[in-house]
Amino acid sequence: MSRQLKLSSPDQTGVSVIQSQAHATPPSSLPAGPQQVPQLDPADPPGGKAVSLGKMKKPHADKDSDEYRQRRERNNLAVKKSRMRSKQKAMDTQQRVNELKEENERLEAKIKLLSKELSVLKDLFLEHAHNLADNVQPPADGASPAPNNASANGQ
Amino acid sequence: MSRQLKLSSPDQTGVSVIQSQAHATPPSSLPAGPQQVPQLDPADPPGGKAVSLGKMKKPHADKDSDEYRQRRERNNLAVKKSRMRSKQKAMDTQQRVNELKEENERLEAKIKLLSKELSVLKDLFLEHAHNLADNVQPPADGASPAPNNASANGQ
DNA sequence: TTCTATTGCGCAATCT
DNA sequence: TAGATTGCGCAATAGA
Repeated sequence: MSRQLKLSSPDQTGVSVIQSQAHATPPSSLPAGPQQVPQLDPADPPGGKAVSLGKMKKPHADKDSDEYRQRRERNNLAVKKSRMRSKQKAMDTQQRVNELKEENERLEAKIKLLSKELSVLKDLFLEHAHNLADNVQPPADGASPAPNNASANGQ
Repeated sequence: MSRQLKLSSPDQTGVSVIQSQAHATPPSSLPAGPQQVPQLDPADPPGGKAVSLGKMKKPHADKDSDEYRQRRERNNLAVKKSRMRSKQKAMDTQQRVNELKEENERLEAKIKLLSKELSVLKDLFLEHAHNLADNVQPPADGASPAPNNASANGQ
């Protein structure tokens, strides 16, 4: 695990030329052949920082190297894959949102229904209680209900 | 909104050149300098003829052009902005998922509660009904025909 | 250390 | 014409 933590040391080469291998490319004509290879050129340092050439530490970049191309290609593939996944994930997440929204609505509807049911039942209960009370002591005469009245009431 | 499918893939041709960082590095010096560029040739002289010196005028890509650099810089900025937004959006969507999940749990809990309440009330109701039926309390005076036949209903 | 996976970045082609 | 998006490759660097 000892990776050399290189927080900031961007390669500032500044110059890079890349050439892709000529696959079966049917390039009938190659325009000006600007395909120099990496190689720092005797370009003058603008403003001053001269990069001492010679050999950089680990020229991972030997653009000509077959190895290099192979690594690049592999990475490009990996990148594509990764991005594809990322995109897919985003879509899935979006879909999840939609599903959850639906679910949500469903639940709210159910709650409404249950609430209604509950309310009806409660009313029924109260009504019943009243009936009982009335039955026991019909308010026919309209006075002195006292005898035995079980306070109907529930809750 | 649909992006047009692009059947042809311009690059992959094989040659890319990238180059200099040249001009004073703007704001934050660019970390990774080199880039590749699938340079298509500007134009091909129909009659053949090699494109050689004579600079092709049209090419917007006069890398050295000040104009060019300016355009590039602007675009790079736009790209950054766009990507930032994209990322933000993704995060927002993810958060939405979390919120919705919570909301759903809340709703489910409520449903559970209401269901329970309803069930209790129903039981109470039934019990009551049974009580009524069982000890129908005949009013002392009246003849009680078929006393109990108050079938407890269900529902 | 070597491989793959991610991520930030610039370029260019498109889209708006 | 300019900004917004998008596909793509490079390089640095997390992760295994």
